[in-house]
Amino acid sequence: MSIIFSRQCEYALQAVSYLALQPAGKKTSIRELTKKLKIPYHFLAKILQDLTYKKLLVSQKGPSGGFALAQSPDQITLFHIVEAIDGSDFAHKCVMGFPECSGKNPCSIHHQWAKMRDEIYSMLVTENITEMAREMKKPEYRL
Amino acid sequence: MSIIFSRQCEYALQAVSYLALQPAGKKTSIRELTKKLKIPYHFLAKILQDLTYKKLLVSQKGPSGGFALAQSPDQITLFHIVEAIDGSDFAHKCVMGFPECSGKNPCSIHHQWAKMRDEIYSMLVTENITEMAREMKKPEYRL
DNA sequence: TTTATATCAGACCTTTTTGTCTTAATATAC
DNA sequence: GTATATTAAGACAAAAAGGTCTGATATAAA
Ligand code: FES
Ligand code: FES
Repeated sequence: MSIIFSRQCEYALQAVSYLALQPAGKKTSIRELTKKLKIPYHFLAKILQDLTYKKLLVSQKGPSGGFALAQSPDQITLFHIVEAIDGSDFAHKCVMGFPECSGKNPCSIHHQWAKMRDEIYSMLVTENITEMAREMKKPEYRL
Repeated sequence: MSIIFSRQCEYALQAVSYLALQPAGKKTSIRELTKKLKIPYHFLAKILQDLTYKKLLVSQKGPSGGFALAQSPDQITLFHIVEAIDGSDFAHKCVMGFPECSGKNPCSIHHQWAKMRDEIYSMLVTENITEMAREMKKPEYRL
């Protein structure tokens, strides 16, 4: 089971990370991505297509076609990606699964959870692709 | 989609919360729980059975039977419940879905995530049923 | 004995993930 | 320009996982 993001969303994050490491403007094919990241081909294809539709990536068909970031990497935050794939429900829903989530009618761990949820949210909003790429260029990083 | 715990686990947390509000030793039937919590009968039955097997609850068949906490409520933490149903993978797996998670070969948000994950973990370990019940007795609470 | 309740087995549905195949676009070679 | 190779886009179905429902059986209280 996935932790907090869906499988799709995990793959999206991985793929965008990978694209962030490529020289600006270079198109990367699905084949290369699936090979490097070990992601099922058509599942990834669909995800990239969604991200393209949402204007986070651009695509090009034909020889030497592929995908690239649509915007300057410091304008794309993790939240943009997560929101495009999973939506932003996690930021509003009750962690215990109750139908509503608010301080007016909270569950027994609402207050603690709301605090952590805000931290997660602000990390997603703050962290952008440029910073991710910077981290990933350190020698110990995995891509 | 569920946030971080599976549906089963959410239901488990809800049910145990409810049991925590009952007088010590009182048996509560599945019927009462499903009615109050709007949870499918046999799904909850299976979950409670699992929690019983894991020694978190006790069960009794027959008229006026039902379920009750197996231990003193201040010895049951949220983590016990989560671990029994979902396991403790969330505490070790990569949030971006990479096969390993460690500082030696981290993903681009490992460091930030690891920090939040630890907070969540320590909340789960710290928060026990007694405290949950205390929160829930406040007038604005939902059960 | 009767009745209320947990337990157990299995079918069924829904969502998510993966795989097969076809079509459309386009860069490049000629 | 035309042909060809390469690539994304799209339809569709299979497989897997997660969740829900039906019904029967075992157990214990009254
Ligand atoms: S009501 Fe449960 S997290 Fe807000
Ligand atoms: S490697 Fe991704 S969270 Fe640790």
